[in-house]
Amino acid sequence: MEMDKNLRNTQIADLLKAIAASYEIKDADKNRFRIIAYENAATAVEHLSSEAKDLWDEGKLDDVSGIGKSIESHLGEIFTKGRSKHFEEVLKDIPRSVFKMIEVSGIGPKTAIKLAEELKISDKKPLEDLLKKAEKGRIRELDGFGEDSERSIIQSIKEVEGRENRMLLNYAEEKANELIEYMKKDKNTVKADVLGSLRRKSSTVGDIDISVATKNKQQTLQYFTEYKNANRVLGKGEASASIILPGDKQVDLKVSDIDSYGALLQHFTGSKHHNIALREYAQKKDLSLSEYGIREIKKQKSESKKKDKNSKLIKFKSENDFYEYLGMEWIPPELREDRGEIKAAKENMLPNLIEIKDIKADLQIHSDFDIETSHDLGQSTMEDIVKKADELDYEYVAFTEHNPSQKGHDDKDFLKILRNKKDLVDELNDKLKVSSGSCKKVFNSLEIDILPDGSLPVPDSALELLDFALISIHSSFSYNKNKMTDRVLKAFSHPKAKIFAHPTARKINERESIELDWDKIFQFSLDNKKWIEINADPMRLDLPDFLVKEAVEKGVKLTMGTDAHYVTHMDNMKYAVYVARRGWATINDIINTTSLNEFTEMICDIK
DNA sequence: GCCGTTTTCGGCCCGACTGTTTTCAGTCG
Repeated sequence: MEMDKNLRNTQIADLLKAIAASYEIKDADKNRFRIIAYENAATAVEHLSSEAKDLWDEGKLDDVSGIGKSIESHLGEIFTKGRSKHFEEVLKDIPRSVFKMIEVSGIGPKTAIKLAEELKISDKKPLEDLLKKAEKGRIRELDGFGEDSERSIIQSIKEVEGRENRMLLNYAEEKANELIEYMKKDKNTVKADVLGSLRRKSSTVGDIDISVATKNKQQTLQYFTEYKNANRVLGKGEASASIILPGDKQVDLKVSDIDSYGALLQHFTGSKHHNIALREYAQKKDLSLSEYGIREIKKQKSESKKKDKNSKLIKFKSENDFYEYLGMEWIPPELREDRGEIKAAKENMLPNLIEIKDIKADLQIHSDFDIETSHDLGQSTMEDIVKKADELDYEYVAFTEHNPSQKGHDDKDFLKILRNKKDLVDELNDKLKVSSGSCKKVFNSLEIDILPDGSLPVPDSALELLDFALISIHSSFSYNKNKMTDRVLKAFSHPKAKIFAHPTARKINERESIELDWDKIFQFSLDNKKWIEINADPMRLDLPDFLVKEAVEKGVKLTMGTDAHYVTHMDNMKYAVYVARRGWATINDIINTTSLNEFTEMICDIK
């Protein structure tokens, strides 16, 4: 089985998951921990900040937690020869269709192999074939299946498509808030919260998880399943229920008594990796954690493996008490990704995370000034933007329209357009000086394309009119890492270029990040007092959180901009704050938490 | 197969829900 030598991370993750599934089919008991190891390795690869192939080239692949010597050497074989003997051996006897079928919710390796063998599912179009056979009633004939499981498989195959795109954070927030409001209207509800990736402010959300502390679990679950906007009810048990919203978006509700609500919140906020790490830590203290609370594990020689179910359960009303009992600070949900937060919490060393109230400026806003750009123009006037900035209690903002198009403009045109804009900005600043609004100054800036060769499409004579400039990539996204890094650093070297905006150029669910050597970019920023943007647009959230963390660790300074093209977009600043918090940022890391005076001083040396 | 502020060997998170079953296996998060 020959494959591409330059496997992308998603392909590698799929391969590792296929290996795990194969071991599960062959002998799940014997391979129990090997299966977990391969699944862990798959998630580790999915969450890498650079391509595994690049790390391998640099000899750094087995530094990744979850990838050891063995998996590293098998992947190395693929990177050099295009195939791995060992992986081929493991995958040999398993039909390809199995690895496609396990993508269907409710079908795992055991079910998949049974379906593949007994229904002779096609390897070419497994899901289409399975659906056809299911609709003919062939599944219900099999041992261990019935009409219900057949129906649920049909339903889930149809939902595979819809599940592919995770929800953007702002979309998920809106849907969740509607549901929280709905749950709060019920008389049994004491408290209602969002959980999971939504509470952790992850950039995308798969399922929406919510929780309710209730006086009557059954009635609360019943009330939830009667939500009028739901397409259907997926299931309902003693402690939880699930519904499907239009667009095949799943919502899970967990309920508990108020007495153990803290443990429930903790458990279902996750992340999975945070919880696993926390439970492993607790286990060393002979404690067992669950959504109901904390139990002391009594060591019994006769049944060393069996847990004593009768040991006393300690309940927690609040999450605070839960973490405190474990001997650590309460950990903000945004940090719960197993990136060192447990150790920091034990040592009282958690960062004092930035908050929305700390923000004093928005450093990327597009006004409706007609700058004759080929990109999109803003739709709100400079005056309306300043008014909005006042409402948000900002001290300053920057107008950062796209540069005028190259086509149809010579140097003289550039100069004329940017001169006009500067005059307007100066005029506005004169007015602000005498008014008493909280926004005291607007800066004259520009968002400038980084051309394919790393030059800037605006002549120096026109750039001189700006206070500072943002630079960003809007074309030629697929350069290799070295070429792209050189391109960006060349543009960033211009004295006016102060901020590298939406630096990975990703669009969530639409376009992958560009390849950059982040060590070099961060070092350059540090050495030359340049800043990197966290773009607040929910579709971008760029710089992404894990790179924010790396930047913060290195001491690189970051800015925030909403990229607003209309005044209401300026409300999106909270999403940049979420990203910053997930990257462990404090006010010291974020430039636009500084006062107008400090900011002015920082940019005064720009020529 | 991976990992290590008690370990380079001996561990490896925890429970709910579903559908098919008379006590459980498989899947999920």
